[in-house]
Amino acid sequence: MKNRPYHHGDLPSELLARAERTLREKGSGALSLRELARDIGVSPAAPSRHFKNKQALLDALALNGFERFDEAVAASQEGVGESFGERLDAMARAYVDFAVANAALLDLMFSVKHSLEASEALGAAAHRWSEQFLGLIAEGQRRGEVRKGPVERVALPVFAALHGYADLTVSGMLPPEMTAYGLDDVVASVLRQCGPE
Amino acid sequence: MKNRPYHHGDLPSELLARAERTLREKGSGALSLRELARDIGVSPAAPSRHFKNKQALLDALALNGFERFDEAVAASQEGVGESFGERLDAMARAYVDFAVANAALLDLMFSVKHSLEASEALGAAAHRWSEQFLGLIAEGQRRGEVRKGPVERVALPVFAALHGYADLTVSGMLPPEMTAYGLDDVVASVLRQCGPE
DNA sequence: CCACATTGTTGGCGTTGCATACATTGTTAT
DNA sequence: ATAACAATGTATGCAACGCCAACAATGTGG
Repeated sequence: MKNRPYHHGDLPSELLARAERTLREKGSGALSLRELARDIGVSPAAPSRHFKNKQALLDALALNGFERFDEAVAASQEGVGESFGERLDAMARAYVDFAVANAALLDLMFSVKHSLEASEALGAAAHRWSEQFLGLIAEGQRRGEVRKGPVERVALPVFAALHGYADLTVSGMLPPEMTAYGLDDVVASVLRQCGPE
Repeated sequence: MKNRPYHHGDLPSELLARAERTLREKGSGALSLRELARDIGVSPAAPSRHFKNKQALLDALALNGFERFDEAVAASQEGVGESFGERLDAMARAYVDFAVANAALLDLMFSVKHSLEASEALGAAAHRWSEQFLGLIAEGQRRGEVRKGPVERVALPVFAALHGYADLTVSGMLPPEMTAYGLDDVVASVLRQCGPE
């Protein structure tokens, strides 16, 4: 047990919290362990007790991101209609909302450079989220609203479209006027692509 | 027109070339101006004559990436059949091939942090590429193989799917066995979604 | 109360990005 | 030619960074 703090209160949590704030405000490149320590009011080397190096902190941030992403997606499915269309739309919207609200974090989550051990944990977190997604598709199939076939193979193009749209939005590659109807168009296309027959 | 070099031979080009090599080999985080200068054999401050800071070099790298991406996509359309399906498939394959062959570079190209002026140049480069893409869709419409509608709105979901699949592949979020049929499935889905019905 | 592990501090090392001042080389006008 | 000038590369220094090792303080369990 004992996750009670020793000296500071709860350095690891506060490190993550502050790190995410500066991530949001100034981008992932501007993240400095020393500055973090300074802001919190501990010595420059203190963070290293909890994150053995900078990459480890970034990994933890990404992992945390996946978990919150997971929750946001799950939450989007509550209190929404049962049709595949409605559920997909809600999930897509949650996806993109999370993406724009956490642009730099998403960059981090889907970036290439993660340590090997971290990659496993991240893979697991990503897997948990993909389970939700596959569940949605599978249920659509059960209801006859989604065409038949191996669920992962039906899901992949849908996943790609959502992720791609979110990524394009975040990286600012979309003309602003498109954000008005872009997601609607993507969801509509996905529905057309998924439909049975 | 004097693009002949002064002292070194052609520092800017060699900087870009070496930078891209280490980008490919060790990731964008491991890129150091000083190390670059050291490798090339010039003084630590020499690069600053051509790229006022590190970000400027990264921007140039991204811009260069878009140009080569542009070429690769254009090349993919030569000597391929005229049907929309074939052309789309060729373009998708060029997209993904470029992505996996230049993972870190793609990360850079679509990353969030670009200086404002660079963003304009990058936007222009991305625009040139999107023109090709829109052309493909428009031709598909002309041939009656793609459903009608404003070309950008028809294109966006297609673009999103391709980009998303490429990004997922690059960031290693796809189970390896999926890479075998993943792209085929995505292209097939896109075709289904685009069809005139 | 005493080992002992956990957490935080201090100080230092090598590296980095960047700015400034200076030296060298090419260009161009006279 | 040669003198002004711009373009390019060098030398040096600074503050900040990540990381490491040695040490101090604090809590935990026998």
